[in-house]
Amino acid sequence: MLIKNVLKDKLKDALAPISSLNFVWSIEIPKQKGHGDYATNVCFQLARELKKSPKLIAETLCTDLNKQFEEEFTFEPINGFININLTENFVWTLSKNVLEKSFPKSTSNTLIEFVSANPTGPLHIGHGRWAVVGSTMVNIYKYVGKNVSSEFYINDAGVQINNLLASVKAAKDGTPIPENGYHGDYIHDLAKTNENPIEYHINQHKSVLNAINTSFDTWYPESNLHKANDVPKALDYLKSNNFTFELEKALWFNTTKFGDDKDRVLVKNDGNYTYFAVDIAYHKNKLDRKFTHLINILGADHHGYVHRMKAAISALNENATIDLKIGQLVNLFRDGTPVRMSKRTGDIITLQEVTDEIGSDAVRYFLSEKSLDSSIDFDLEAAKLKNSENPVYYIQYAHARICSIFRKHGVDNYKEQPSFDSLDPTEKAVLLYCLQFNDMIWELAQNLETHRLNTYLLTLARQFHTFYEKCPILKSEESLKLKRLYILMVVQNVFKTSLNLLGISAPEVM
RNA sequence: GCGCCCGUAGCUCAGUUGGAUAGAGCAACGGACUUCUAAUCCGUAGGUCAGACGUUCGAAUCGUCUCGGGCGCACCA
Repeated sequence: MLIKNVLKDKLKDALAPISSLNFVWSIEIPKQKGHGDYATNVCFQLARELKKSPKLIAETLCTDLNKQFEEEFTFEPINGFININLTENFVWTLSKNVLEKSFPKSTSNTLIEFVSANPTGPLHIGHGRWAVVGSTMVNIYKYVGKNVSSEFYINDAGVQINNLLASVKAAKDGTPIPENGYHGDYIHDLAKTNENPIEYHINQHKSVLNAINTSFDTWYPESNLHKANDVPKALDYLKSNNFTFELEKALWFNTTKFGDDKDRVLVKNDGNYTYFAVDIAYHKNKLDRKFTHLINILGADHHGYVHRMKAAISALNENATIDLKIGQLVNLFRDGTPVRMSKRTGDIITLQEVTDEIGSDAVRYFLSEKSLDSSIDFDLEAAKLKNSENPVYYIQYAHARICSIFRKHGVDNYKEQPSFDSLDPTEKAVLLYCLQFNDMIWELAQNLETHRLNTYLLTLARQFHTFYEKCPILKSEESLKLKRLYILMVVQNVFKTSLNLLGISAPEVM
């Protein structure tokens, strides 16, 4: 159920006699209490068309609308805005369909690529951010019924791999590790075994990602591209479509045609491919696998890559789209002092260690709560607190409280919705907030700002706790009790669903 | 020097794509427990939205500039 769409459709029909509404207008949730459950700015836009003041239009419209929708809404004109309140009765009726999926159908086929760390060392907290955000995006896409697949690209070829192998070999031979090699303790651990260092790291990655509820539909190795000769094929494609030129014995891609600030080299004058050339082949491979919408999640240290990659996709297939989501970096702290995260020196706290220390739920919550545009200062001690300073517990406690009531109640006689009686303001508020869940998810599926799911959960928890304090459930007389148990069930379902999308557990006892 | 991101309450951050008197959490202060789990609730206080100018019915949000912080500017990967 998408409430905003329901509302917008009803208003469109009601306004059809006076305007075709052929302009941008919106239904929004006012931030100010007392401005209604919803509000619309349609009168400001109508003012131009009708050549009357927004205020006058709003007043006239509200008189009509109030007659027409008496059962469902009340409309109140204030200074050109129309404030819309849902009647208690209508909220009650709608709350039968809170999680009903009426999302518009989508024909795109999306591939979300994230993490894609080199198999040359352990994952750290920064990789964790992309894992959490990426897997949440995948969950949201699935929830709204989009075709989506997740992928981890394994750079198992190239210079860094050679550095890794050389470092392990040096450690085995007891010779000094090369200057540009890897110096972490794990190199020496690997030297004591016969394990393939690449396989070892891939397995480590899978294991820790699994521990924070992140899995991938495919793990795509770079070496596959080389085996299939995909790089020369991709370059031939670009050449034959006149996107390339030769200069000083190198092959260039004319990316400035697509808005890049300079052209980029594909084949160096020593004959080797650049990383960019291989990446183009990889993305051509994605498109050849019939994906029409690509999403890549990258760290801010790769943002310079955006223009050339968009150029590549435009050149490869003008019908495909790519969203490059750039996330700011994560700074790790312990009790306010910074913890360094350099792979090269080996002075590193791994994602595995962080997860062991604070648990998957806290990792996922704190890595997803902020906009990708903001960097995260992640404090290990703060994330471990088991008190009111920790929003994870605030949210989970709400769910556990609900479960406790159902346990005490014992019988399963509340699942049919009782007929409407009346709603206490806190009852209406919590149900209305549940009704807004699918609206929010649908918006997230458009803009991929998944941190809003965390904000939603926090507010839902607050709404629930307020309702819980104000409205006794098991102590109430039978019909009131059944009504409130029904409300509780609706709220619980929204908690379960949203925690599940975030990959955070919904504990029944705390 | 050029590009991207950020600057909002003491702290950490939201702000529904341009809406109304700027919102939460934490911290502070004052209240509510022989409880349906107090890991909670209710109330109070806290702001020149970094700054300036502009765009319009209307700006934290859009544009230009300034200041401050992060990241990046390879025939590296």
